[in-house]
Amino acid sequence: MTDCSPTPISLAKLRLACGNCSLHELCLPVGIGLDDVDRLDRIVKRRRPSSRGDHVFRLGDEFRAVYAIRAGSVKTYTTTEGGGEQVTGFHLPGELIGLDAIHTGTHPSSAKVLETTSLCEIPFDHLEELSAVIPSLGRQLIRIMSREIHSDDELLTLLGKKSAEERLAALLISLSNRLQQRGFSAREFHLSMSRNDIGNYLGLAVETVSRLFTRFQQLGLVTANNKHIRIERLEDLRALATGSSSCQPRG
Amino acid sequence: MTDCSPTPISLAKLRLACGNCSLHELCLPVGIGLDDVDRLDRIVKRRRPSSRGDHVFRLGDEFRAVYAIRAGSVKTYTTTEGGGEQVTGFHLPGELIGLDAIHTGTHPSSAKVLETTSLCEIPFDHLEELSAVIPSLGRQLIRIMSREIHSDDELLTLLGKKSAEERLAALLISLSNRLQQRGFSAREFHLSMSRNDIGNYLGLAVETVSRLFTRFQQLGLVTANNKHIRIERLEDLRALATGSSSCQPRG
DNA sequence: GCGCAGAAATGACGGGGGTCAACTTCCCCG
DNA sequence: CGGGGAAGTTGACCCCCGTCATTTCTGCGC
Repeated sequence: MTDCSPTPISLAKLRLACGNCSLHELCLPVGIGLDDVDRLDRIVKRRRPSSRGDHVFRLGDEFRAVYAIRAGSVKTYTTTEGGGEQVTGFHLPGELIGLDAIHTGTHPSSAKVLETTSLCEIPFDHLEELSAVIPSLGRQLIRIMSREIHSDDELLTLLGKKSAEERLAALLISLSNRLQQRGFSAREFHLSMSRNDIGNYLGLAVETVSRLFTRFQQLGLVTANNKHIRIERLEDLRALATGSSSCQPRG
Repeated sequence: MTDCSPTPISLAKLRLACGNCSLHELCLPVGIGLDDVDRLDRIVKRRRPSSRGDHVFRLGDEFRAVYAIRAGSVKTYTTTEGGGEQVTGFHLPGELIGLDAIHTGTHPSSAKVLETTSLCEIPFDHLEELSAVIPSLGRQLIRIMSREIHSDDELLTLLGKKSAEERLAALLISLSNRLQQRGFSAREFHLSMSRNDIGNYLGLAVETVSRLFTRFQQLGLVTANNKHIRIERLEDLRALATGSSSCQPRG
């Protein structure tokens, strides 16, 4: 019999569990004591890894929980009447999905796993109860949702105003930034989504995405081997993404 | 601050005050007692009406409060490096603006009044304190933000996939729906925003918007006299907006 | 009522990117 | 290892919508 049996959860284990996933944002920041972390940790269900193509939830599913991505990646999308898909986001480790379902109690979008992915399921009723006890938890959730709204607004600008070149550059820069924040390389990474998904997300035809990758490569901006991306000139690519490139309209 | 009402607030007045604005969503639904309504009402500052062109807040302003629209309309927009504007939304009575600022503490967008407009200012620190005391208030705020995320995702589909025709139709239908929910006519209303704003919002050139209004009128879908809009064939317009019109691509 | 400025409408034109089609590469599974 | 289907690439064509230019309309101050 080991001497640690009376303690259900060790602190070291907690830190490990919360270090890299969305709990990093939900619980670790300011104002949450160790007891509270423990309480939060108890409501979180860790799932066994999902594999490519699995659904986390589907459009129309009853809303029960939000999901935090621990490792891997997920795409969210809606289905239009005609049966067409619109990809609304690519989600990396440390992000929460399912937030758009809170309002109606039914998921208005689907989420599909792009590669082998570990998820934490956070039952929403428990989260609400716990937020009532730990106000800073609710505040943190509100902050996360606020950021979501803001990033959606940025995406609107992307789709409303930017050229095809700028859109793809912006996506690559966004992925690069987010991966770097999570401790991965900013210049070299794996695109887990298909060209089809990319085009769909950016409002472009697949063929256009293909041509753009070719052009970017000819310009020496990136090296793209299939799904492996290496950004060669990050600042130039960033300039392209923000529209402040040399070939700007009307000088 | 111009609040000159030292008198305790009567319930009748409260109902009047909250009946038509966002408080309608923030406080009236389930689970908030009269005492709580009273407490909420005390932190809300009612402003004197703003007139066309006034700013509610500007990009870069410190975040202090969210704002509920009581009457009138507001556009929100961001400014890009090049000095260009991107309109991110048109907001009607009963909606909250400023939610995207919670995350960073600084407004990432500006809000400009489109016509004479009454606003309620809700200081956010007070709202957070009150949410800790009235859990259902915080829950309601989370629900409102969830809806915001969802509606942004719908707009993404609009900008990513729809033709110019479909976009304008979708805007008109959206306005019609929202106005109807608020007790106004669904078929006849006043467009408080300029053609420029509409085009900007929808990712179209002004000229295209103009041509579309002309075409819609020729098709007998709407009657547009300047800013006065009358929807003649609402269902057909709705069909156009959802992409399920007769002239669908590839049958 | 006059005149001016900004908004809106209309026309002409060209290009960015969608569409279709053919080909190649990748990848899964027996 | 090899076959087959999906994913990705490339080329040809052309249409929608952006751009530019001009005209008309609207609102507002004097």
